[in-house]
Amino acid sequence: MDAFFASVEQASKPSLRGKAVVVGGLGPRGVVATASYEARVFGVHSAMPMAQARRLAPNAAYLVPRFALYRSISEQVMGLLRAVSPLVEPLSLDEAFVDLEAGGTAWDERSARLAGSKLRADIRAVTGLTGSVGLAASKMLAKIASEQAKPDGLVLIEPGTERALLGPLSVRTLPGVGPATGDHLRRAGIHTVGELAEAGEDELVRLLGRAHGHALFAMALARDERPVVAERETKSVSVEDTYDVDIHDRGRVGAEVQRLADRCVRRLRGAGLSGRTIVLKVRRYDFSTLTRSETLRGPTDDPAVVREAAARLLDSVDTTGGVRLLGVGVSGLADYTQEDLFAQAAGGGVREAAGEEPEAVPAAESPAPAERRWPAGHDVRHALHGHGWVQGSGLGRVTVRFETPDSEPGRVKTFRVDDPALEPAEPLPLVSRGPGESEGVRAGGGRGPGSG
DNA sequence: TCTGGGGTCCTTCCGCAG
DNA sequence: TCTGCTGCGGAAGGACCC
Repeated sequence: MDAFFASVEQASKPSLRGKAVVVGGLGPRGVVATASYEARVFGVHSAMPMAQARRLAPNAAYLVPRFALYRSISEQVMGLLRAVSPLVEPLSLDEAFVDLEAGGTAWDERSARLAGSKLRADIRAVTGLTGSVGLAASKMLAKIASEQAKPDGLVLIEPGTERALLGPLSVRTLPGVGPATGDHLRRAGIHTVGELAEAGEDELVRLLGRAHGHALFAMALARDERPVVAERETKSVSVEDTYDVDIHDRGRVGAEVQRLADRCVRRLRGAGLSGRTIVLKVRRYDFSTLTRSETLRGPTDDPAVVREAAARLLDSVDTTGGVRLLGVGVSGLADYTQEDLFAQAAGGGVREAAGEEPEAVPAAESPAPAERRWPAGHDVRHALHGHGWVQGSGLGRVTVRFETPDSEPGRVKTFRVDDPALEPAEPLPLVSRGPGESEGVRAGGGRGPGSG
């Protein structure tokens, strides 16, 4: 999908179409998750600090992500992909590999193009959004093709042309070559994929280590035999929070770690999993990051056990100077629990923490409560004016633009944050449907009132 | 005004066991 | 008994991806 989060926001908010839209964390330490193509013109891109984005594009619309909505649209798209082939490997909410052969698509250029075009049309019809398709004989090449196809295009790499196509491209084009590896290679005089191939396998292994060197050499020769894997097992579950202001108080640090442990266990249990290794992550005031881990005798999903392990791990960490991020994770996962490990939870009378505690405001020195209650971009309903979305809030006021996905750009009105006529609302579908939709695609997103 | 959150995989080091 | 080798699990950190 093209600029997925931003495109969803533009589709649901007519007044933002054709405008620069930036989706990401709006706090003082937020970063950009997705920028619309209009915002990219100003140099805004993913992973950029939000403050920098605001400097580059002060007039863009800044919105917080609405993952529940993105997830429901993602499920619709994945459903369309599965209608093409049973072998679909999602990479994220907005990207997936599809093994066309496994779905019975004939192995020729015309058939492949036809399948890709139909998919793009279907995605457009069902979601109202554009997606790009890369067609090739391997995952690596399909990925490169899809990058080249963006936005709103289709690129096919013909068998036999791969090496010629890859040769002049930057090494950074290859998946797995990030800033560090890119620098490393550049210092060795290797800039292009062609030069990577010329360097030879031994040299790459010497430069980058066994696994990476080996894999990169194969990719440089356009060799990639990795199959499309439909089901991937989860290997770890973790939660982390970056605080708007560094935490100095040791007691607060401890309390936050307990909260994170509970949240992590809730996620673990939600997935029907338990795990043996508890990991504590601490990012200090100077951005140095360390992890401490402890492996139990057997897997657990007991909040008390995880809390205690996390607390023990925290004992070994010096937090003077302050921490900006804390995280708790569980790995070494199993889909069963070893009951006797519950004995490890000292102190008895364990409070059942999982499954409750509505995800409250992070306990950090939270900013204006108005912004927490009325996050920018979220849907609202007004008793008199109908459906709209929060354009901004603060100083006891919330500004709402009243429009829906299929309306004209709407009017803006401002209310008191405690106006009883105003309440949060569920997102509306991006594409209005007739009564007989379906085709096996679940709309998903069953959360909150109205879905159950 | 620095730099999110949730993952995966790899490497290195260390201690232990055979 | 001592030493070297090897394999393995655990711990920690780093790179990368979306």
